Amino acid sequence: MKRELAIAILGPTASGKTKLAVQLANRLNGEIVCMDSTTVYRGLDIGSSKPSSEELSQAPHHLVDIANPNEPFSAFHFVQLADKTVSEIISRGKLPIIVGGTYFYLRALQFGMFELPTIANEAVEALEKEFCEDDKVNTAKMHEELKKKDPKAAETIHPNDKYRLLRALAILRTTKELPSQLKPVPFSEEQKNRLWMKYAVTLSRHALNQAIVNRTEKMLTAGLVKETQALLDKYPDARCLNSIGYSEAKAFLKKQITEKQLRNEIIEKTRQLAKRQVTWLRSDPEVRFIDFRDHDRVCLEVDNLKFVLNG
RNA sequence: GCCCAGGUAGCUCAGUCGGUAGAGCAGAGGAUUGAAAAUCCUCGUGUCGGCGGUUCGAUUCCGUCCCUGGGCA
Repeated sequence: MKRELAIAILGPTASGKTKLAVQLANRLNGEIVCMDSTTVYRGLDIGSSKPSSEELSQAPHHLVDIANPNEPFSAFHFVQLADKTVSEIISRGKLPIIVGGTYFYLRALQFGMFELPTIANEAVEALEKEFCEDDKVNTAKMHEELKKKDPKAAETIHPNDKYRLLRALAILRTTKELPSQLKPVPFSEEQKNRLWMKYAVTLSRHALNQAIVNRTEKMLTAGLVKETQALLDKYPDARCLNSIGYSEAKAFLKKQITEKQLRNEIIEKTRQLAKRQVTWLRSDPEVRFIDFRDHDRVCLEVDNLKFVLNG
């Protein structure tokens, strides 16, 4: 069976991935699949740094604006949609170019996930209430319960890790399956034959920090606060509005922070995000680090690979 | 000019009844299997404002000077 090529352009937020991806799409006859946990939402434009309408028109884009802010979206949804989209792009004889900073999604797409029925948000919320003490979730208690029911899973989750404990217990309660015994979803033939070329756009820490400052200021002048207010009017409880930029804009609208704090906190949170994103990239030995001007090199490598694959 | 209150980690501050100090935040590194822009783990030597004095020993007590905030004139 012939191997099919897919490329991924990764990198921390504000590194210039989108620009590079559009250039690559044009030179390599490709289509872009956005891999980002916030640009999937309609209406989250400024704060999510969604590609501009100009960029969107320069190359075909997929998986942007596919969910309403109050709809649940997760890595699982991404994998299902992205897998289908990538196959379709290939069947059109074009090159799929996955672009984004949510590496967790790529990992799920490339290496798969566990077979599991959907866990309702309500189940997690109920657990949160059940283990709530003095306005805080008692993680030690949750860990104890998990240890009793699935000691193997408890070993892999830190007793303070509220998020993973909640999820493990929710799996136990709603499916009666042990989180440590979950089986991976079997790969399709298409997935098995996909060859991933992963590139990460990097900047020096200093340059990245500067880019983050510039972008944050652009967001604020472009009307991030206004956008947040409009979204809040329509979807007051949407979870995606807790992401960076929107969360701070919400605090500003409630007059909990000043305009200066708004700017500085967005910058700070974004820097921290970028750092975690780089940690993901460094941990993957398949990722090739490139400069944002390296499109020639990427094109050459991809062309060579295509030549080899197509015989 | 006088009277208070302060000057301790990049920031905000604790503390040492005299034996050279520690939290939160920031920062750095790491983890990451259906919210991931989430959630979590690890990492703290800094003339304890300067100079003198007392003391075996001072960041701690005393004196003096400098700086900051508040009050009085």
